[in-house]
Amino acid sequence: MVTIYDIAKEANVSAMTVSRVINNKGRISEATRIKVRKVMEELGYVPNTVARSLVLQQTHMLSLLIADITNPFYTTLARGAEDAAKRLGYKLLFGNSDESMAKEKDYVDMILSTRVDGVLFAPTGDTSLEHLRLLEKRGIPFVLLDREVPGIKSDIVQGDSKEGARKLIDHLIDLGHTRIALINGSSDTSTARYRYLGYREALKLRDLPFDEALVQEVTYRGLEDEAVLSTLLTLPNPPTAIFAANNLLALGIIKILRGIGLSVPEDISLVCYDDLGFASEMNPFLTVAAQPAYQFGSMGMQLLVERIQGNAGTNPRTLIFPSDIRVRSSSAPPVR
Amino acid sequence: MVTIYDIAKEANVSAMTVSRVINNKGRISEATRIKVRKVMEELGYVPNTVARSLVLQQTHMLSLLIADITNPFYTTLARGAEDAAKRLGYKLLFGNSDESMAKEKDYVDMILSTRVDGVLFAPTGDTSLEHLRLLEKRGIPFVLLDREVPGIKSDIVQGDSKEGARKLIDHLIDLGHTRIALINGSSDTSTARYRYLGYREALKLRDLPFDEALVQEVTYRGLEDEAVLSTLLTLPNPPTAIFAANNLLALGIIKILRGIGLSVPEDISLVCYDDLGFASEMNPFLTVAAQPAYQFGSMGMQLLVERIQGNAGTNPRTLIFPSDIRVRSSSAPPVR
DNA sequence: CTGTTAGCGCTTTCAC
DNA sequence: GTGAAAGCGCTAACAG
Repeated sequence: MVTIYDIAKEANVSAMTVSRVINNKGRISEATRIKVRKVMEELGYVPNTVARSLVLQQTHMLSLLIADITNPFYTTLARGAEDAAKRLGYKLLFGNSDESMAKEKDYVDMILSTRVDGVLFAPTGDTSLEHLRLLEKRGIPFVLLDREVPGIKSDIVQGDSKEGARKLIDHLIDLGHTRIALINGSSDTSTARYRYLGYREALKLRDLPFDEALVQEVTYRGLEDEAVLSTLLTLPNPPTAIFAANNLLALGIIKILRGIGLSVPEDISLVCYDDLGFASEMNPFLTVAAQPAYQFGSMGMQLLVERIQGNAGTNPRTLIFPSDIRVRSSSAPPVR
Repeated sequence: MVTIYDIAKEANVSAMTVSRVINNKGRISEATRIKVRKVMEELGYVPNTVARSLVLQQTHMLSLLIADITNPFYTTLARGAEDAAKRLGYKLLFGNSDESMAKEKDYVDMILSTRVDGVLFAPTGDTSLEHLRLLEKRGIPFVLLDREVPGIKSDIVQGDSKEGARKLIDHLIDLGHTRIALINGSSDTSTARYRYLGYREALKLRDLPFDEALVQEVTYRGLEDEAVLSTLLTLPNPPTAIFAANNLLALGIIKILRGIGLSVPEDISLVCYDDLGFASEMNPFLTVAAQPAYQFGSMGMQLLVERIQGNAGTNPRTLIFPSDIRVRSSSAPPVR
């Protein structure tokens, strides 16, 4: 492996001069600059980022921790983050917590020892608090994505889940539904809490009663347990519509309903939070509250880099994106 | 930041002893081991991977370069790679070439200077050759994913595209189709060539004529230009079925057909290579040749790590996965 | 404009 | 069992 010393010797200059040429720092005569460049070329020199990181105490590497790499919301977000990172000159280390605190912890340990310059962090939930505290203790800047974590004050990019949920429910009420079930993510996540609040507010504003029996809490990873649904459907007064708190939940619900011979929207309406990426383009079916996932990633990255480079001021910044209600064919008037 | 010297001083030992405790190397008395561990704990020591990488000349970091992070084939592959990397104790640096040679080059430069230990490389096409040569020159091990590159002998994980295509076309012929169009990826990619060969072979084996006018070459990124389709559909003897060489192409075709008022499979049948991830689960619609994308990633990672650790022998290894034909509702008998 | 020195945090080698 | 010295490749600080 060729080092700056090899090229220094070959060009009859000191290593320092070579370093200066590489980094365009300080004054160098045009002659030596050219000579050094030529030798670098000839020897096929590639700077050793590791050595540079060690002395500079910064790696120019950032971490992106997402909760599920197969969920189109997160992959779109990841693409936004990746594009922005590249544009800003940073490399991206990738992590996938799978909505699991244990994996998230592993990943945080990795972040700590890898000495990344900052982290784009989509937390698993409120209990991510201790992981974030570790980052704080080490002085590693981070930006929260999608979910807020009580106790943490940091830059954050999130969606307006309460308002999005309210509008989605409002749409169902407009269609004539009065019995609307909510299948929610874990209440350990801020988004689940906001979506719940939006749900309740929508009912209240339209003078509809709230029925606790219509609310089920599961996890965002999806729905495997059909008991959750059958409990709902065997109620004396069953729901005519379901609000799934995210796309994966909606997917699970559709599969279970299909399994028991019910179809959407003929038998029951279904709406959910988050769009399905290109699945929606192929077959525009599900009525959703879509979030600008790409912007979550790219804006988050921008906030993070500003913070790292000291251009972010002292106060945490909050970016809240509205959700876009896309009415498609999975929601229809109730059937008796 | 606390270093091994800090903990050495605190524990009244040398830095070397601390290092040995950390790495469980050499003989250490149980007493000092415990003492050192305790101090490490108290001071919240985290090893500095950068320094370690510099002296060890290896980063324990691997690169994964994929062609499109929003394509479910690649995201599933990425998940497989990520899971395997984690299991094997490696970190994953992420890159997205977007099927663009320029971006791929940027990424290769990044790989070179970052000193990753190896690369999982899904090449853009045959012209990736020069990028791979750069890796070879630097002695960076890599495993090719999905596409082979003429001139490169390396470990590779790929699908049996020829056979998959043949079976897909065979299925259409079974349904009664005789005029089948192929909308293919760039012939700069090995998969496009194999799919073309499979297409031709299927026709030949069933004694159907080959018509060059039915074959169109575009790119795997998708289909925006509807001229490609209208050319096909205004033929004197238009196709009754289309074989799209990947999922994104199929998506584009569906959208364009919808735009001109044609539906699948009522007006025309459609099959494609690669499944759609969870879109297929939600709405099992497209007949596909599905590849085990997760295994592409996880097996590729395994081959790579074996190669890095010198457990791979000298000969390049080739893994070829069969494709799984999943017949769904997008293919039906032709209509007159 | 260019060079020398020291050091980033760690591990390898060789002593003791 | 443990430690001292040297060095991985680079750059900041200072000197000239």
